[in-house]
Formats: sequence, C-alpha cells, structure tokens
Amino acid sequence: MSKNYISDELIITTSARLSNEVGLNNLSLKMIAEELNIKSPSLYNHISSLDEIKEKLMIYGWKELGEKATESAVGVAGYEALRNMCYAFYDYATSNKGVFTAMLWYNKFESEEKNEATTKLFSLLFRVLQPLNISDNNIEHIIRTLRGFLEGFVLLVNNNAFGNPISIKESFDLSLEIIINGIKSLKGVK
Amino acid sequence: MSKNYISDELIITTSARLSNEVGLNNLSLKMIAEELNIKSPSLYNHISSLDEIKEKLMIYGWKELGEKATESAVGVAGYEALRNMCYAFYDYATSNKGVFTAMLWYNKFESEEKNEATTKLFSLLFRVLQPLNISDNNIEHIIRTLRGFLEGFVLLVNNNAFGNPISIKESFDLSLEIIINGIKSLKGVK
DNA sequence: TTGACTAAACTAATGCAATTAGTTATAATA
DNA sequence: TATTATAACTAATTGCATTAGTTTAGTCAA
Repeated sequence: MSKNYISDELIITTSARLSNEVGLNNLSLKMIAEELNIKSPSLYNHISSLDEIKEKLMIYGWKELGEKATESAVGVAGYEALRNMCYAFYDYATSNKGVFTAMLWYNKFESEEKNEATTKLFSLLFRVLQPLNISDNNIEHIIRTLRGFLEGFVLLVNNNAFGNPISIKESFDLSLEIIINGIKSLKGVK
Repeated sequence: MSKNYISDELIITTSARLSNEVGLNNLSLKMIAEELNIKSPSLYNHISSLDEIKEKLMIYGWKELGEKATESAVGVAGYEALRNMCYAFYDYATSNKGVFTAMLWYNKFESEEKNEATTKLFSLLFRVLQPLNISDNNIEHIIRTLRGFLEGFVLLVNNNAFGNPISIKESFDLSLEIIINGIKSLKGVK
C-alpha cells in the first residue's frame, strides 16, 4: 500500500475550499488534516503553523483574483476595463469568502512575497488608468480609493452587514458610477 | 477588606483599551482578567463568552463613533458635514484599531441590538444627504458606497497594507473629493 | 444584631486545538 | 540490497476557554 503523500499545493487548495465552506475562522489544522486523510501533526512536514497557511491563502487568493481580473480586461480599455475588473473583484470575493477574508486580513505590507501577491492586480489597474491623462501620483491615490471601496464593500456584503433589503447589485453599480464620474471630474482627466 | 467588584461596563472599556493596544485577535479572557485583578473564570459572572465581549465591543465602538460623528457635523450641512463625518470616522477608526476590528467583524445583520448599533450613524448620514435632492433610494445606495469605502480604506490603513510611501492623508482627501464629485454628478443632485 | 440570601469572587477540573518530540515506515537511490 | 530522506505516525505538552463546585462578602428582613 502506497503512502498517502500530500503536496504543499494540495494543502493550500484544500484549505481554500474548506475556508470558503466554513469560514476562515473555523478553519483548523484538524479539519484540513481530516480532509486529507492524515493526522494533523503530519501537516507540520509541509507548513510551520496554521497562520502560515492563512498567509498562503492570502497570496493564493490575490494571485487567482489577479488572473480573473486580467482576463476580464482583455480587449477592453479605459473605464470599461476598470468596470470589468471591479466586477471580477466582486464576483471572486463573494464566491470565495474564506479566501477573501484571508486576503483582507493577511495583506499587510511586510515582506517581498506578500507585496508581490497584490502587484499583478494593481499594476494592471495602473496600466488601465494611465491612458486617461491622470498624473501618476493621482493614479496611486485612485488605486487606494478603489481598493478601499472594493475591499470594504465586499466585506460588508460577505458579512451580511447591509441590513435593508434594497438591491446590493444596484448599490454596487451606482457606487462604480459615482467613483468613475468622480475620477472624470478631476482636472484634465479624460 | 472589600471585594473587588467589577462592573459590566468596566469589562468592556478595559477590553476596548486592551484590544487597541494588542489587537483584537490577541485579546484574551486571561488578559482582561489580569488587567482587572481577578481570575478569568470570574468574568463569567458578567459575560457568557469571549465572543460576547467582542460583540459588545462592536456595539460600543459604533456608539462611540456615532457620537463623535454627530459632534463633527454640528452646525454644518451638506457636503461639509459629510466630509467632517468621514474625517471623524477615519480618526476614530485609526486611533481605536482593536475596537474598529470588532466593529468590522461583528457587524453582521443578525439581531435588533446589533442593527441599532449602527443606526445612529447611518440615520445621521441620511439626514445630511437628504437636503441635496437625492432620491431616498439613492441615498441608501450612497450610504453603502460610503460605508464600503470608509471601512475598507481604514482597514487597509490599520493593516498597513498600503505599501508605497505616498501620503495616506492625500489619498483620503482625494478619495472624498472623487466620491463627493461623483455624487454631485448624479442627475438632479445639488 | 443576626441569619439567610445573593452575587461575585475563588479554586479545581475539563476539553480542545495547536504545536513539539520522538518513532516508524515507505520510496528513492546508491 | 542497504542506506537515507521524507513524511507519515503516536504520544506528550501547552495554553486558553469554559464549566463545576466552593467560599466569601455584602444586603436585607426579622
């Protein structure tokens, strides 16, 4: 009978799936190990702590989202590309709640590896905004506006924090309209 | 020698202070009890779990912020009031990181008490936006825009997630400008 | 003043998950 | 085929939340 060898990647993809199912806070080594049919101490042959798994989930999520956002902007430009990317963000984050939680909470500016995780997405945003005659400095600011709005809005959606029953999709649409019009209102912006 | 009686309120204010110092995730019953010079099981005479404390922190924080936001808007109206409230939000959330974390994570739409926590702040926002000739429905959407942006932006600030060195204050200012101009761009809005 | 009563402290015990230590088995390789 | 490395395993430790059961200090009615 062959040993049931587990790859590092399988640990992350399994953790991603589980965290989406039960929430990041309920993800435990015990649960991951059971899912993989091993005992939890065996995980330490691959990782050094539960926290490390969550960090890797964060990186995994930003990478995956970076790819989806890229795809969403293929063949389009300007505000349409921006819009598409925002919707890709929304879709990914709401359908991968556990991973998205990790993306929010472990996305601290601490190490090169962590920084690189978000690089793809943000440099893409940068390129999308650049043709619109916005100064580089303002593009950086606007990226922060967008990050703040997107991460915060989806956090609220995922937490079910919007009490009243009006449509969330309409709120998101109107928010994007507001932000895009706001960007256009800046001096000289196309 | 008199007994060292602890009030429920003292538990919350102490927990608030401690969580701001060490982070909500590092807040423990052990730590709270030590700070109060009691043993941790004694806390159960006042609360039913650590999670309950965090929920109460959430409510405490929204109330406190509601008061500060109210004060910030006294005597001013329209976009100036809105701006002041946003700055009050920023100040409170960045100088009470632990409590703000609780405000984010426990702000689910689950019970009347929880909902009421945020009511003050949001009904205030509603009143500020109402004279601007925005439909009630759109006001609700815009409040969501603002919640998303404010909560997300400050989360990123508190997590130190903005890597590059450009000024965070400038980003916040420009973001507000964008959002306010965006609101003004809606049909009919003053 | 005193004697029950209550609230809130205490100590002791339990349970659970993360982690560490030490052991064993399998697969690759020399 | 013997050796070695890897990655599994079991057993043990730790730390915290929580529960159970006990004690003690104030309160209040007789």
